[in-house]
Amino acid sequence: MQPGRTAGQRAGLTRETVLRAARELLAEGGLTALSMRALAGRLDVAPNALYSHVANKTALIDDLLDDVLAGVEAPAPDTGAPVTRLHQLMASTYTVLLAHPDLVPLYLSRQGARGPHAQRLGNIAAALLRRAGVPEPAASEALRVLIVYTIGFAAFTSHLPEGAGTEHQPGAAELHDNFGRGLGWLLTGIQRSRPS
Amino acid sequence: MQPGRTAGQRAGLTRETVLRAARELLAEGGLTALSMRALAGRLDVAPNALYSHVANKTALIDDLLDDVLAGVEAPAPDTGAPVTRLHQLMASTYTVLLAHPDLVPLYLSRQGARGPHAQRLGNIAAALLRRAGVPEPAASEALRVLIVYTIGFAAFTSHLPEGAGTEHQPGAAELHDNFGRGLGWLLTGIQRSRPS
DNA sequence: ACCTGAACACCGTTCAAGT
DNA sequence: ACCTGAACACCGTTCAAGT
Repeated sequence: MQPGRTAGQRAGLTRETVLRAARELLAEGGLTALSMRALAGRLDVAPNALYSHVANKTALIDDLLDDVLAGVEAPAPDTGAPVTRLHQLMASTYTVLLAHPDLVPLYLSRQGARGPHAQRLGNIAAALLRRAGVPEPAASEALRVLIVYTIGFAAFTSHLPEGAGTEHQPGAAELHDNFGRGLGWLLTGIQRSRPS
Repeated sequence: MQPGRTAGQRAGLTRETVLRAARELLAEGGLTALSMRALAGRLDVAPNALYSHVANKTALIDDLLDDVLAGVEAPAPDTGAPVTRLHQLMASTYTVLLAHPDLVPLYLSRQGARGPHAQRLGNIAAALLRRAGVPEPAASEALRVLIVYTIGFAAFTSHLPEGAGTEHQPGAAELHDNFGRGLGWLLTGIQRSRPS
């Protein structure tokens, strides 16, 4: 019997409540705070109760990863050049990723980009590359390069050392600028590879 | 008393023997196989004996990370254009990183690039950017972009899904090509940003 | 200085059992 | 179907004690 519940009453866990609690744990204490046992503790259930709603910890995290990408806003269609909109899309992704610093390193190591939201973003970017006149197979390669660069830079930025933002140690603002400049270089190079 | 040693004899651990055993463990079973307890077991000592030679697991891994970078070969000086040599340097780094797939994701999350070998590579790349005519502060930004791109792509490549190399799933060879193409785009963009 | 025994404070996951 | 108790097989690290 757990506090907050009288005898015989079920915990009433849901897949959604589990995921929500996981996000809270992550927001409060980072990745190290997210253990199955801590998660169970927060929900006032035994650790193994979670396995009725989630296959395992890996599957749980995969869901969290894709959920984050839901926050990326696709640029308004038919406004500005395709390359400009590509820049906006990747910059928005970068910003959203940095709002969840602890998760970022996981995107690169896992297959990661296979959830529905990741696919949506991939399709948008692919369409923009086509519109920009980049032919296959360069477009597929460019897509992968843009994704890797964005996630990689976010992962790099996500764990700033203590004395960041002072002296020659760049802070979050400088790194954001740096990201944008590199993204511009990349898009310039991709455009120049077009057949003219 | 441990097997292989008679009573009263010391284990005779060294910082070097510990690091070597760690590398072996890593090569045989990947990152999950590298635990302090497994490491102690392989060296026939109690787990806490390791702490006489290494501050903690994080410090141990930091050493391993920088050691890997010792394998990166600097391009021969005064041969070819600076940009070509930059390409070679980063491509060599990419190859060396992929020889130790399990460690790659750690480079991005940690400060990582603060060991002696990482500094050496950074200095070489910075000199090449200067020679290529890239002024400050663009050169510093370009350096960071190149590093992040290279490590990021290696991290992405390092954990290939099962069915890789078939159908539309790219294998290691395709990804290596993809990395090189993206590196070229990046260097093109960086060069185009020079004042002419 | 270097190593051990024992312990502390944890992990993820499984299995049989209860309702 | 959903949850618990108990257990399995682990972790990294610290502390006091021995040589």
